[in-house]
Amino acid sequence: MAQQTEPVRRTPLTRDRVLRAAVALADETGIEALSMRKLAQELGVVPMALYKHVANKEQLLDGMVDVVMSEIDPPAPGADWQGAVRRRVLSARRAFLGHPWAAQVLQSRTSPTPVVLAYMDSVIGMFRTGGFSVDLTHHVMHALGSRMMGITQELFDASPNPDPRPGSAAPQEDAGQFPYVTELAGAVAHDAGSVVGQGCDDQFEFEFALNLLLDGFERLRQQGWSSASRSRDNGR
Amino acid sequence: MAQQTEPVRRTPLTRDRVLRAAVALADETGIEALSMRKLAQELGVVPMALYKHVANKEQLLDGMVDVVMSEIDPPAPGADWQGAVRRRVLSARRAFLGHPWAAQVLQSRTSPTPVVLAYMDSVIGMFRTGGFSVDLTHHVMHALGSRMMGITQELFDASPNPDPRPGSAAPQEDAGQFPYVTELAGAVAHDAGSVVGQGCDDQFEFEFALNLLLDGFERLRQQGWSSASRSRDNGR
DNA sequence: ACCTGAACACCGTTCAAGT
DNA sequence: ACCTGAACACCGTTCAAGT
Repeated sequence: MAQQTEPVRRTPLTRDRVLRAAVALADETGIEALSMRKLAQELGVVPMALYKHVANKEQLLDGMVDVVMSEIDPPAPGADWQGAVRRRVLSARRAFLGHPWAAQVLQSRTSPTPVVLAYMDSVIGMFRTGGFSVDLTHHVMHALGSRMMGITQELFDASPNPDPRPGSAAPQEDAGQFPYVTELAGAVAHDAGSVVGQGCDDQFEFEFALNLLLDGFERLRQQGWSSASRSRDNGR
Repeated sequence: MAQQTEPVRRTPLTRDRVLRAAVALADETGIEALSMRKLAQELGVVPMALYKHVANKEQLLDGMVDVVMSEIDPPAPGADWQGAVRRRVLSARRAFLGHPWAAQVLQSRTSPTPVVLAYMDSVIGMFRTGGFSVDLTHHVMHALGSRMMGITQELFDASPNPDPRPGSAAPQEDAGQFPYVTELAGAVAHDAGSVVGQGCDDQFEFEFALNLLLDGFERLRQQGWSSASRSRDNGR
């Protein structure tokens, strides 16, 4: 008799709704807790229903990255190439920082989606119209690597394992074993001022490295560097 | 009657044997195919037996990274700081390139093992004895990031999806949509000479970026850069 | 033709029952 | 006390059976 045993789902499932729900779920519970089954449950749907909108989990992850990419500001016209690239990269960074899982997921993709390609195209275009040769642009894009997307794989922390539990193993043993690490960690913790524990300003570190690279690029451009001069070791 | 239903396993299971088997298995079958169960089977042992030597899979992965790290050459004495750092980083790179899974696994670790800390300590030491302040050394280590370990997250490829299947979708559609990407990809493929497909020299790209950074570091050191001069934007 | 419950072939890890 | 088979609580995805 009851045609519908469940309340009617008025908003039908679409690829877009699936992707947005996945992003929200990953934001809330972390990427490792995101499964096709949990996502389906969140949407009030049987797991198999998702497969009509995404071919498999890999495609789901691709789509989730695209959602994050859509939050990047469009490129602003004018300005020198350095300013343009820096602004675009920092805007991408803002988008990715809003979704802690996104950097890791992007790095796990095996090939870029059209949305990612479009972003890369715009960055490459900034170098080309800024006077970089195709050759130099190629190497410069490699040198930027994932920093082009505003992200860096932070490799733990410069300050190793800031385990907040007191009395955890060997604080002075480490001091003897790894004197330079200890010196650095100490200085960073001190530098942070009031609250110890956090330590260092990721945004500053990112911009420091970005500026260093962009300045290096400009120097090579001015020199008319080309890879034919490989033996000259970057002109050094 | 038969006390032993299986042939006697003369070499008893040790942490070391577990780790070496795991490295070998990952080398052969890829990291995604490495499971506790498959590893146990490879060792002719019940899965649970592994848990006496590693607490869980995370610890197994930590140990596997340490095995790779053990293949890095010890630091050679003498030489300027740039030569010392470059040689050490390139040696680490050689070790990691020998195990295609290793970079990804290292990046997935949440805190460094003592072996990794020791490596970092030696690199930090090279900057410090080379005349870098604690402050500058800190930022410089961040700027190096995973490149300190000789690895870079390559973010797909500069040349997008070199799908070797002919007739795959839209070669000229892309050319219109992403003109700069297309230009770059074309130049790279051409540059590679005889065989199209591979495209570009990862080792050259790595050294290009490394040298660019090391030169930037040296310039800042000479200037006596300190983070107190944050507003000066890396002295630009 | 569409939809989906059950099943398949896995996981990492726990735990109680065996020796 | 040690060891381990079976079980638990998951996965992503296939597929045949239902409507």
